[in-house]
Amino acid sequence: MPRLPDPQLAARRRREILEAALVCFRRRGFHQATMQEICAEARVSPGALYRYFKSKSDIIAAIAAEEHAQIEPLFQSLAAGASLLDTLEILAVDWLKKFADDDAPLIADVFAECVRDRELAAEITRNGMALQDRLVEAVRTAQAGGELAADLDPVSIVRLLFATLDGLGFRVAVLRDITPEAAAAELMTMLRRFLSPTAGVISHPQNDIQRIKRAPRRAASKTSQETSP
Amino acid sequence: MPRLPDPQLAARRRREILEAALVCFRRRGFHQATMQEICAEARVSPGALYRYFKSKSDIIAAIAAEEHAQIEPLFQSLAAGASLLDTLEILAVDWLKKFADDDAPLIADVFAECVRDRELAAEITRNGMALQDRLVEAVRTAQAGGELAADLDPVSIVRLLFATLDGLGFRVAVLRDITPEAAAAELMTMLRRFLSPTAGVISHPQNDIQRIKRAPRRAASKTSQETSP
DNA sequence: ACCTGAACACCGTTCAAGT
DNA sequence: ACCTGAACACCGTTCAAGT
Repeated sequence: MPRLPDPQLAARRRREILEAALVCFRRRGFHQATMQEICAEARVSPGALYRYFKSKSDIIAAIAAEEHAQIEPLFQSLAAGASLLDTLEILAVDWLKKFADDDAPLIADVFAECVRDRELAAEITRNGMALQDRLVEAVRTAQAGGELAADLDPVSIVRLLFATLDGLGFRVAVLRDITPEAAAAELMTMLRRFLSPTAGVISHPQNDIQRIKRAPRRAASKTSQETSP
Repeated sequence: MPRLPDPQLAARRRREILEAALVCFRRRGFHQATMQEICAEARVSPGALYRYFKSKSDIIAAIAAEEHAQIEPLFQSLAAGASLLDTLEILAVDWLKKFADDDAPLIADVFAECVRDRELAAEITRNGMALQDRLVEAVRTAQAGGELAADLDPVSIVRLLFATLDGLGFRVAVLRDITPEAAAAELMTMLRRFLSPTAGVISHPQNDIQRIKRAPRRAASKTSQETSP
């Protein structure tokens, strides 16, 4: 009876190739790095590589999937009673620092690739949504505890937070007109004002004609998917 | 005496090629679209195309350069006394709508290409900064008029605004969990609270240990470049 | 001056052939 | 079962040759 293929070896080979690909992508970006380079770095032939990854963007998907792991400690310290805003500051600095490092090309390429590659986008979305849902829960807790304004949609808050983080990441990586630390500080200044329980809303005499539109305050939804009309 | 090369013809050819490239990029994205396709669409040979654009990404740069034009009316209505926040809402909806259309791949590719292509990044930065500087001026005016909180750095405000717009654009284009209109509404809710002259800052008993960091309130700088340390 | 299109130096991916 | 590496079908770009 023939033995099943060794899963140990397969897993190790996958890891070796992934590690080699990371080196190459960091060095030259996703599109500039060639499969030949990755093969050389991983010391395998092209044929062998295609045993473990069915395409170049399959490698990117695998890398992106692994990225979502080391934020776990943050949720644990949240559970231990840490302030949400202080925890978010740590998250922000961590995230923005990645853009300043040589990871910038990597992240930008993943973004761009997502627009067309539906499978990759689905993978990213799945991971991102999981993280997002946990943060939404944390925001809800903070609202109940009086730390944040209670009249804002938690899903909306988290979406704005993530959007600003992505946008600031782009600035840090491309325009380079601000450091990760300064960007995170600016973000926190904004969040503290935005989310303050006692915040007022602009209503200046000059604006009287045009009524201020408020975002529809619907019942809090379980996942952000439900936010779309 | 030989006549100079006809600038009329050159300009027309450039425009034809640019238009053809736009069709191809919108259809398949920057990297998937081939030069052969663009040549076929523009009805010129590869050799002819390379007379007018020195590379594929040179075409992207030219497209990006043209994009920054139709926002002029917004600044005129601002000069005519329109409220800054109302004007920003129009700007936001316009910008976010582009991501929902077939322009999404185009914009995402420009972003990604910027990370490595330094010339392209410089081109984008130049245009972006010009727009940014004009908005910074508008924010300053609004602050002086009491429409916005006066204790915030105008450069910081505009940077956060642009960052959030870019990040929301990504959500609209890739995750597709929100419409351009809804995203713009969320953004405006945030901006009205964040920029309110009477806004409070979160200072909850639980946060007493960690002092709240404020962005350094330096003398207003002429260009945002000076914001980096 | 302006254009053509075959040719060049690559690229991601496959597959017959080895061990 | 696992791997090799030449071969395949392409790509962006160039350049001798035409008009």
